[in-house]
Amino acid sequence: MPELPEVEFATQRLRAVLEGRTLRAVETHHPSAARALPSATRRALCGRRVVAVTRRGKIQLARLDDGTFLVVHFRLNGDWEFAPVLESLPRYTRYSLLLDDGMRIALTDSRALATITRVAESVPATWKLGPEPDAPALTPAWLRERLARRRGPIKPALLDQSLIVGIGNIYAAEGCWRAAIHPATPADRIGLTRLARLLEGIRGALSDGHRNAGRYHQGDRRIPFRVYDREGEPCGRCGGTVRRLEQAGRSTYYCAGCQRR
DNA sequence: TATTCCCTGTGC
DNA sequence: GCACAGGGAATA
Repeated sequence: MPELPEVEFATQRLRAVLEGRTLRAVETHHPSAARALPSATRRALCGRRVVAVTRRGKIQLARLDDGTFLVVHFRLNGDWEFAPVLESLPRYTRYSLLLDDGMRIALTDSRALATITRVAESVPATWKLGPEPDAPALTPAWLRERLARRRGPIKPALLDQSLIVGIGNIYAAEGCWRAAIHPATPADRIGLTRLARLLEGIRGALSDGHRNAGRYHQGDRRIPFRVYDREGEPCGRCGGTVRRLEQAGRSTYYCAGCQRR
Protein backbone atom coordinates (compact mmCIF):
# COMPACT_ATOMS: atom_id res chain seq x y z
CA MET A 1 0.00 0.00 0.00
CA PRO A 2 2.72 2.38 -0.78
CA GLU A 3 2.06 6.06 -0.76
CA LEU A 4 4.73 8.28 0.75
CA PRO A 5 3.94 7.59 4.44
CA GLU A 6 4.04 3.84 3.79
CA VAL A 7 7.34 4.14 1.93
CA GLU A 8 8.83 6.16 4.78
CA PHE A 9 7.76 3.47 7.18
CA ALA A 10 9.10 0.73 4.90
CA THR A 11 12.44 2.53 4.59
CA GLN A 12 12.82 2.62 8.37
CA ARG A 13 12.05 -1.08 8.63
CA LEU A 14 14.52 -1.84 5.85
CA ARG A 15 17.21 0.28 7.45
CA ALA A 16 16.92 -1.56 10.76
CA VAL A 17 17.45 -4.92 9.08
CA LEU A 18 19.78 -4.14 6.19
CA GLU A 19 22.16 -1.35 7.18
CA GLY A 20 25.62 -2.66 7.98
CA ARG A 21 24.84 -6.14 6.67
CA THR A 22 26.59 -7.98 3.86
CA LEU A 23 24.63 -9.54 0.99
CA ARG A 24 25.10 -13.27 0.70
CA ALA A 25 22.72 -13.79 -2.23
CA VAL A 26 20.18 -11.88 -4.26
CA GLU A 27 17.43 -13.83 -5.99
CA THR A 28 14.48 -13.06 -8.25
CA HIS A 29 11.27 -15.05 -8.33
CA HIS A 30 9.40 -13.67 -11.33
CA PRO A 31 10.40 -13.03 -14.97
CA SER A 32 9.80 -9.30 -14.67
CA ALA A 33 12.04 -9.19 -11.61
CA ALA A 34 14.75 -11.08 -13.47
CA ARG A 35 14.54 -8.50 -16.25
CA ALA A 36 15.06 -5.63 -13.81
CA LEU A 37 17.93 -7.36 -12.00
CA PRO A 38 19.70 -9.80 -14.36
CA SER A 39 21.60 -12.77 -12.97
CA ALA A 40 25.02 -11.25 -13.63
CA THR A 41 24.05 -8.21 -11.56
CA ARG A 42 22.67 -10.40 -8.81
CA ARG A 43 25.88 -12.42 -8.66
CA ALA A 44 27.96 -9.24 -8.54
CA LEU A 45 26.02 -8.09 -5.48
CA CYS A 46 27.24 -11.00 -3.37
CA GLY A 47 29.72 -9.88 -0.77
CA ARG A 48 28.73 -6.20 -0.97
CA ARG A 49 28.04 -4.49 2.32
CA VAL A 50 25.14 -2.07 2.71
CA VAL A 51 26.47 1.24 3.97
CA ALA A 52 23.26 3.26 4.23
CA VAL A 53 19.54 3.03 3.54
CA THR A 54 17.83 6.26 2.47
CA ARG A 55 14.74 7.45 0.63
CA ARG A 56 14.05 9.91 -2.16
CA GLY A 57 10.33 10.37 -2.72
CA LYS A 58 8.91 6.89 -3.08
CA ILE A 59 12.30 5.44 -4.02
CA GLN A 60 14.26 3.50 -1.42
CA LEU A 61 18.03 3.52 -1.86
CA ALA A 62 20.59 1.15 -0.38
CA ARG A 63 24.13 2.45 -0.81
CA LEU A 64 26.72 -0.30 -1.11
CA ASP A 65 30.36 -0.30 -0.11
CA ASP A 66 31.48 -0.06 -3.75
CA GLY A 67 29.57 3.19 -4.26
CA THR A 68 26.71 1.68 -6.25
CA PHE A 69 23.07 1.71 -5.16
CA LEU A 70 20.22 -0.71 -5.00
CA VAL A 71 17.13 1.21 -6.11
CA VAL A 72 13.81 -0.08 -4.84
CA HIS A 73 10.39 1.02 -6.05
CA PHE A 74 7.24 -0.55 -4.63
CA ARG A 75 4.95 0.84 -7.35
CA LEU A 76 1.37 -0.08 -6.45
CA ASN A 77 1.64 -3.07 -4.18
CA GLY A 78 5.18 -3.73 -3.02
CA ASP A 79 6.13 -4.38 0.59
CA TRP A 80 8.91 -5.88 2.69
CA GLU A 81 8.73 -9.08 4.65
CA PHE A 82 11.59 -9.99 6.94
CA ALA A 83 12.19 -13.51 8.22
CA PRO A 84 15.02 -15.94 8.90
CA VAL A 85 16.21 -17.76 5.81
CA LEU A 86 14.97 -21.05 7.23
CA GLU A 87 11.35 -19.97 6.97
CA SER A 88 9.52 -20.57 3.73
CA LEU A 89 9.39 -17.83 1.13
CA PRO A 90 6.38 -15.54 1.58
CA ARG A 91 3.64 -15.64 -1.05
CA TYR A 92 4.21 -13.17 -3.91
CA THR A 93 7.91 -12.80 -3.23
CA ARG A 94 9.48 -11.22 -6.32
CA TYR A 95 12.97 -10.51 -4.98
CA SER A 96 14.84 -11.82 -1.97
CA LEU A 97 18.02 -10.65 -0.29
CA LEU A 98 19.89 -13.13 1.88
CA LEU A 99 22.01 -11.51 4.58
CA ASP A 100 25.09 -12.55 6.49
CA ASP A 101 23.13 -12.74 9.75
CA GLY A 102 20.75 -15.38 8.46
CA MET A 103 17.88 -13.01 7.74
CA ARG A 104 16.05 -12.87 4.47
CA ILE A 105 14.41 -9.73 3.11
CA ALA A 106 11.60 -10.46 0.68
CA LEU A 107 10.04 -7.88 -1.59
CA THR A 108 6.47 -9.10 -2.01
CA ASP A 109 4.14 -7.74 -4.68
CA SER A 110 1.17 -9.61 -6.09
CA ARG A 111 1.23 -7.55 -9.28
CA ALA A 112 4.95 -7.98 -9.88
CA LEU A 113 5.35 -4.33 -10.81
CA ALA A 114 7.74 -3.42 -8.01
CA THR A 115 11.38 -3.24 -9.02
CA ILE A 116 14.86 -3.50 -7.60
CA THR A 117 17.61 -2.24 -9.87
CA ARG A 118 21.26 -1.35 -9.42
CA VAL A 119 22.76 1.94 -10.51
CA ALA A 120 26.15 3.62 -10.42
CA GLU A 121 26.99 6.25 -7.86
CA SER A 122 26.44 9.29 -10.02
CA VAL A 123 22.92 8.37 -11.06
CA PRO A 124 20.73 9.11 -8.02
CA ALA A 125 22.16 12.61 -7.77
CA THR A 126 21.09 13.45 -11.31
CA TRP A 127 17.56 12.07 -11.26
CA LYS A 128 14.98 14.60 -12.28
CA LEU A 129 13.12 14.69 -9.02
CA GLY A 130 11.50 17.65 -7.36
CA PRO A 131 11.77 18.69 -3.71
CA GLU A 132 10.29 16.56 -0.94
CA PRO A 133 6.85 17.78 0.17
CA ASP A 134 8.27 18.92 3.51
CA ALA A 135 11.27 20.75 2.03
CA PRO A 136 11.53 24.35 3.31
CA ALA A 137 12.52 25.42 -0.21
CA LEU A 138 9.10 24.31 -1.42
CA THR A 139 7.20 27.58 -1.08
CA PRO A 140 4.06 28.94 -2.76
CA ALA A 141 6.22 31.30 -4.80
CA TRP A 142 8.46 28.48 -6.00
CA LEU A 143 5.43 26.40 -6.89
CA ARG A 144 3.80 29.23 -8.80
CA GLU A 145 6.98 29.78 -10.77
CA ARG A 146 7.07 26.13 -11.78
CA LEU A 147 3.36 25.89 -12.56
CA ALA A 148 3.38 29.07 -14.64
CA ARG A 149 5.12 27.21 -17.46
CA ARG A 150 2.72 24.37 -17.40
CA ARG A 151 -0.40 23.45 -19.33
CA GLY A 152 -3.13 21.25 -17.96
CA PRO A 153 -5.00 20.66 -14.72
CA ILE A 154 -3.46 20.84 -11.26
CA LYS A 155 -4.18 17.37 -9.97
CA PRO A 156 -2.27 15.39 -12.61
CA ALA A 157 0.53 17.96 -12.30
CA LEU A 158 0.86 17.06 -8.62
CA LEU A 159 1.59 13.47 -9.62
CA ASP A 160 4.61 14.59 -11.65
CA GLN A 161 7.62 13.55 -9.56
CA SER A 162 9.81 16.19 -11.19
CA LEU A 163 7.58 18.89 -9.69
CA ILE A 164 7.27 17.58 -6.13
CA VAL A 165 8.51 14.12 -5.31
CA GLY A 166 6.44 11.57 -3.42
CA ILE A 167 2.88 12.75 -4.01
CA GLY A 168 0.64 9.90 -5.16
CA ASN A 169 -2.92 9.66 -6.39
CA ILE A 170 -4.47 9.71 -2.92
CA TYR A 171 -2.57 12.68 -1.55
CA ALA A 172 -2.95 14.70 -4.73
CA ALA A 173 -6.71 14.42 -4.33
CA GLU A 174 -6.67 14.93 -0.58
CA GLY A 175 -4.48 18.02 -0.93
CA CYS A 176 -6.85 19.56 -3.47
CA TRP A 177 -9.78 18.85 -1.18
CA ARG A 178 -8.14 20.45 1.83
CA ALA A 179 -7.36 23.53 -0.23
CA ALA A 180 -10.85 23.53 -1.79
CA ILE A 181 -9.35 23.53 -5.26
CA HIS A 182 -11.11 21.75 -8.10
CA PRO A 183 -8.73 19.08 -9.46
CA ALA A 184 -9.32 20.25 -13.05
CA THR A 185 -8.27 23.84 -12.33
CA PRO A 186 -5.55 24.87 -14.81
CA ALA A 187 -2.28 24.67 -12.91
CA ASP A 188 -1.06 28.02 -14.22
CA ARG A 189 -4.12 29.89 -12.97
CA ILE A 190 -3.83 29.26 -9.26
CA GLY A 191 -2.64 32.25 -7.29
CA LEU A 192 -0.20 32.45 -4.39
CA THR A 193 -2.85 32.35 -1.70
CA ARG A 194 -4.45 29.21 -3.03
CA LEU A 195 -1.07 27.59 -3.66
CA ALA A 196 -0.20 28.24 -0.03
CA ARG A 197 -3.39 26.46 0.96
CA LEU A 198 -2.59 23.63 -1.43
CA LEU A 199 0.84 23.11 0.12
CA GLU A 200 -0.70 23.18 3.58
CA GLY A 201 -3.31 20.69 2.43
CA ILE A 202 -0.78 18.27 0.97
CA ARG A 203 1.46 18.54 4.01
CA GLY A 204 -1.45 18.14 6.40
CA ALA A 205 -2.76 15.07 4.61
CA LEU A 206 0.71 13.51 4.50
CA SER A 207 1.36 14.15 8.15
CA ASP A 208 -1.98 12.58 9.05
CA GLY A 209 -0.98 9.61 6.93
CA HIS A 210 2.36 9.51 8.67
CA ARG A 211 0.70 9.50 12.06
CA ASN A 212 -1.15 6.39 11.00
CA ALA A 213 2.23 4.72 10.41
CA GLY A 214 1.41 4.04 6.81
CA ARG A 215 -1.66 1.91 7.33
CA TYR A 216 -5.02 2.22 5.69
CA HIS A 217 -6.92 0.45 8.39
CA GLN A 218 -6.72 0.24 12.14
CA GLY A 219 -8.60 -2.87 13.07
CA ASP A 220 -11.86 -2.48 11.21
CA ARG A 221 -11.78 1.29 11.04
CA ARG A 222 -10.82 2.78 7.72
CA ILE A 223 -8.43 5.64 8.05
CA PRO A 224 -10.45 8.62 7.04
CA PHE A 225 -9.40 10.02 3.73
CA ARG A 226 -11.70 12.91 3.10
CA VAL A 227 -12.54 12.23 -0.55
CA TYR A 228 -10.39 9.39 -1.81
CA ASP A 229 -12.52 6.34 -2.63
CA ARG A 230 -15.63 8.05 -1.28
CA GLU A 231 -17.62 8.51 -4.46
CA GLY A 232 -21.27 9.26 -3.70
CA GLU A 233 -20.65 9.97 -0.02
CA PRO A 234 -21.34 13.38 1.55
CA CYS A 235 -18.45 15.76 1.96
CA GLY A 236 -17.40 16.16 5.60
CA ARG A 237 -16.95 19.90 5.13
CA CYS A 238 -19.92 21.11 3.10
CA GLY A 239 -22.26 18.15 2.80
CA GLY A 240 -21.94 18.14 -0.98
CA THR A 241 -21.47 14.94 -2.92
CA VAL A 242 -18.06 13.41 -3.54
CA ARG A 243 -17.59 12.75 -7.25
CA ARG A 244 -15.10 10.75 -9.24
CA LEU A 245 -13.59 11.85 -12.51
CA GLU A 246 -10.83 10.46 -14.66
CA GLN A 247 -7.68 12.48 -15.32
CA ALA A 248 -4.75 11.14 -17.30
CA GLY A 249 -6.15 7.66 -16.89
CA ARG A 250 -6.39 7.82 -13.10
CA SER A 251 -9.30 8.30 -10.75
CA THR A 252 -9.69 11.65 -9.06
CA TYR A 253 -12.08 12.17 -6.18
CA TYR A 254 -13.32 15.61 -5.22
CA CYS A 255 -16.30 17.35 -3.65
CA ALA A 256 -18.66 18.87 -6.19
CA GLY A 257 -19.90 21.29 -3.53
CA CYS A 258 -16.82 23.02 -2.15
CA GLN A 259 -14.18 22.37 -4.80
CA ARG A 260 -15.37 24.77 -7.47
CA ARG A 261 -13.56 25.61 -10.65
C1' DT B 1 0.16 16.37 -22.11
C1' DA B 2 -2.85 12.16 -22.51
C1' DT B 3 -2.81 7.03 -23.58
C1' DT B 4 -0.65 2.37 -23.40
C1' DC B 5 1.61 -0.93 -21.10
C1' DC B 6 3.66 -3.48 -17.43
C1' DC B 7 1.19 -7.49 -14.01
C1' DT B 8 -2.21 -9.88 -10.95
C1' DG B 9 -5.82 -9.64 -7.65
C1' DT B 10 -10.29 -8.14 -5.87
C1' DG B 11 -14.98 -7.01 -5.88
C1' DC B 12 -19.18 -6.20 -8.31
C1' DG C 1 -16.96 -11.55 -17.11
C1' DC C 2 -15.50 -6.79 -16.36
C1' DA C 3 -13.92 -2.55 -14.15
C1' DC C 4 -10.65 -1.03 -11.32
C1' DA C 5 -6.34 -0.68 -8.41
C1' DG C 6 -2.15 3.70 -4.39
C1' DG C 7 3.08 4.19 -10.15
C1' DG C 8 5.70 5.43 -13.75
C1' DA C 9 8.23 4.57 -18.27
C1' DA C 10 7.50 4.73 -22.95
C1' DT C 11 4.95 6.45 -26.60
C1' DA C 12 2.10 9.35 -29.90
